[in-house]
Amino acid sequence: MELNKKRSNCPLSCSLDVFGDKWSLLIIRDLMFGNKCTYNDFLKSDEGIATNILASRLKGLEENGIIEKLAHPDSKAKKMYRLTPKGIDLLPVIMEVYIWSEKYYEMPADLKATIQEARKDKEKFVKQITKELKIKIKEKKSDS
Amino acid sequence: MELNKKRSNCPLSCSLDVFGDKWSLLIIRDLMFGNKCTYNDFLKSDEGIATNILASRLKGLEENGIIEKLAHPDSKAKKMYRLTPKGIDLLPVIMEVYIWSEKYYEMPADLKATIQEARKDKEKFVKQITKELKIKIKEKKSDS
DNA sequence: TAAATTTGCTTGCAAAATGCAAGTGCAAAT
DNA sequence: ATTTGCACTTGCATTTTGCAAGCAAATTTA
Repeated sequence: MELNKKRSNCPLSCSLDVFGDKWSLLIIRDLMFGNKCTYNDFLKSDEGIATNILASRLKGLEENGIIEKLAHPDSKAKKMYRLTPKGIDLLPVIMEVYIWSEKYYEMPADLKATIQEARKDKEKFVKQITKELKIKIKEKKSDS
Repeated sequence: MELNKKRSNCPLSCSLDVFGDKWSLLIIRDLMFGNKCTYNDFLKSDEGIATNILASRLKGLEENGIIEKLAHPDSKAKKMYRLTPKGIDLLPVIMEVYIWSEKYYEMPADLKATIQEARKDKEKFVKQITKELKIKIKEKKSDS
């Protein structure tokens, strides 16, 4: 995992250097919609990420300011991962991927309905989820 | 490059199986905004993709219906690659990545201005570019 | 309190993907 | 007729991935 490998000055290319792989956005998805926040939570996701890859991706996302690693309020044995505002701001990107896939791929009916609902008023959806994710940040801050 | 490797039924995961790598979206970017359409065009992009990787990505994108490979109108020696409607529909995804990166990374002033302009009325921007890309399809169809 | 389990990793190794340089075959230009 | 351009393919070294196992600290169970 090289850090300073900037392939070009194109912001799309730079963004892909951060999350352009098969796993990073899935971790972010789990943090956004999956109510997951620990290493083991991510491991349990359907895609079956390998332990070493998960560790390296979490490290990379943290180094790039997308997520942060915190003490878990429930136990010293646990760590808690959380999206930063920068990570939360990736919501529109992920939403558009979902909207695209809803057009071209099959998926469970309930998810399809959710996406179609979100598509009707994207801004509202983004604001709603963003609000919920930022509340999570505040909750944990006042807990500690 | 395995084709039928579907890691899960999550549409985000399936989408990443198609374009979740460091190069595919850059090729799509070149087709959308770079006025590029040949193998050599893509090779010349700043990021410096390797020839074999480019070939494998073009193949993958074609197999997944994102791009199509056509005879070039100018010469038999050339091939022309073009976005399909499915590929054109990735514009909102790429646009949101640009918008995200505009918030967090530095970039040339003119590009920054373009992104800020697009962000003011996303729908308008998407419709405008989509229209231009679809006109390209019709142009070439009537040429042949 | 000792043993087993959970948690979040790291390590070793084989397999796959990537990057680089060189080579190939066809078309077009000189 | 020869050189150049285009779109690749091939070979090989390096890097990344995937899988299984191991490990230390914290927690739970007996």
